[in-house]
Amino acid sequence: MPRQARLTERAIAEAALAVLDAEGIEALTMRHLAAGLSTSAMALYNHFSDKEAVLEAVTQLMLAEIEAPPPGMSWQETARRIMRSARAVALRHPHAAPLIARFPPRTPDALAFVEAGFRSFRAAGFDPRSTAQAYRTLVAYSLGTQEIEVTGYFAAHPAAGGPAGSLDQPSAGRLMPTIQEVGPELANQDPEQQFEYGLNVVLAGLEALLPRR
Amino acid sequence: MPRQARLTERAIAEAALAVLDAEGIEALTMRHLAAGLSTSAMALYNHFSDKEAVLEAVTQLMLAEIEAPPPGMSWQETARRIMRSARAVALRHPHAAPLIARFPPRTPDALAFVEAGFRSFRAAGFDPRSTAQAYRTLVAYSLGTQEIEVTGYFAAHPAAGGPAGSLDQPSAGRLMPTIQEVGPELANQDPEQQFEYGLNVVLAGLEALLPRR
DNA sequence: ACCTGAACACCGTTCAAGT
DNA sequence: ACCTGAACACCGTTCAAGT
Repeated sequence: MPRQARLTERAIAEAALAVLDAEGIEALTMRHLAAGLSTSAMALYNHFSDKEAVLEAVTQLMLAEIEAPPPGMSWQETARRIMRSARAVALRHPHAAPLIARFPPRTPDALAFVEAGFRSFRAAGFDPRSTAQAYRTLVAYSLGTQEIEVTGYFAAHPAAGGPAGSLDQPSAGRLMPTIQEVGPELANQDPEQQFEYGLNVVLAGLEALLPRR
Repeated sequence: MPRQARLTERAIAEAALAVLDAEGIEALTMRHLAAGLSTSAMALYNHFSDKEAVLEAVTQLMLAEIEAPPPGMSWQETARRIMRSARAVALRHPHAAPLIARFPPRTPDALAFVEAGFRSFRAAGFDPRSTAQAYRTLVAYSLGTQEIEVTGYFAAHPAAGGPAGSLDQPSAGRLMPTIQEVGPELANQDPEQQFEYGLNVVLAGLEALLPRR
């Protein structure tokens, strides 16, 4: 049989992502990860300074999966594609996705979508400052929407018909009629439709606020 | 001297929040928390099923700090105040703030701002579905902006002049001129101004997309 | 009903030693 | 240069026992 592939940063990070996808974050221990690579936990420390560095590398792999749209499209269409691709990556790696909020893109592959996005904004005539402001707003919406979707935020939201408060408290429904009325709508809507709605909101807001071009 | 205050859910959660504020998330162990309350780690399990439940309770305390605006204001002004108050709470509890993304409001005190927000949208003539859609978009921006501010996302962003990639990779600046150009703007701007910009974007987008009233 | 201390089954990481 | 196994200093939680 062929020799075991060499232990590299990339191979370790890929194995870590596989563990996350298959077994979740609590299963990602240095010992378990090493066992999957047929090595010892301590061997990993020759390639990463600590577990945090492994998680950072996993994040770079995920960010590299975000597709950078080709040049030539409008800034709106470019932003739309990047945001949808980022959502698709998060849904493909639900257990690993929360890491994306902790580690920004660093490697060239992980930065590709950023460069493509910036380029389309600059080509549309926005100055660097406006481009940075728009980017930050889009990142905020993307990270927040990931949290909501991946953790099932509104599925567990009491306003969405989630678990009631403790018994010694008055019924929230009695005190909060508007939550009773609006709550079910939070959980009943299609997640993709909700994502698209918020994306339309952000893009419409940017169109209204970005300096005329 | 007076007898030690009784061990209650609230007292434990308040002590946990104090530990988080003073020493950070990694210092919040069941043993350390118990020691601060002059009791044993196992005593905490008479009040909470596990550590996760303690963290959930801490989150309810923080959410209860978000101010619910009085009735009578426009939906825009109501949303603006809630969003600013949520940001202030997160900045007051930077180590605990990431918990807000994991546990939705559940207790009546924690739900007060939600009821106030829903009420202002309904009073402005939006139906329950539109109200839910707007709320989800605002929550996404709020959670995302918290992540960005509390973790210093853009301070560490290579596009903002953060640490370079590994040495065996080509210089990102060579390959990504637009990141070189726009990046510094990400780190150099005032966080509050950036937050307000994104908030204006979301509110302008909602105004453009919400059904006529 | 509430609390205790010992113990269990883990962690991430250090260290001394190997090749 | 890379890897190993034992050990250290912790964790969250179970358990048997107390009041």
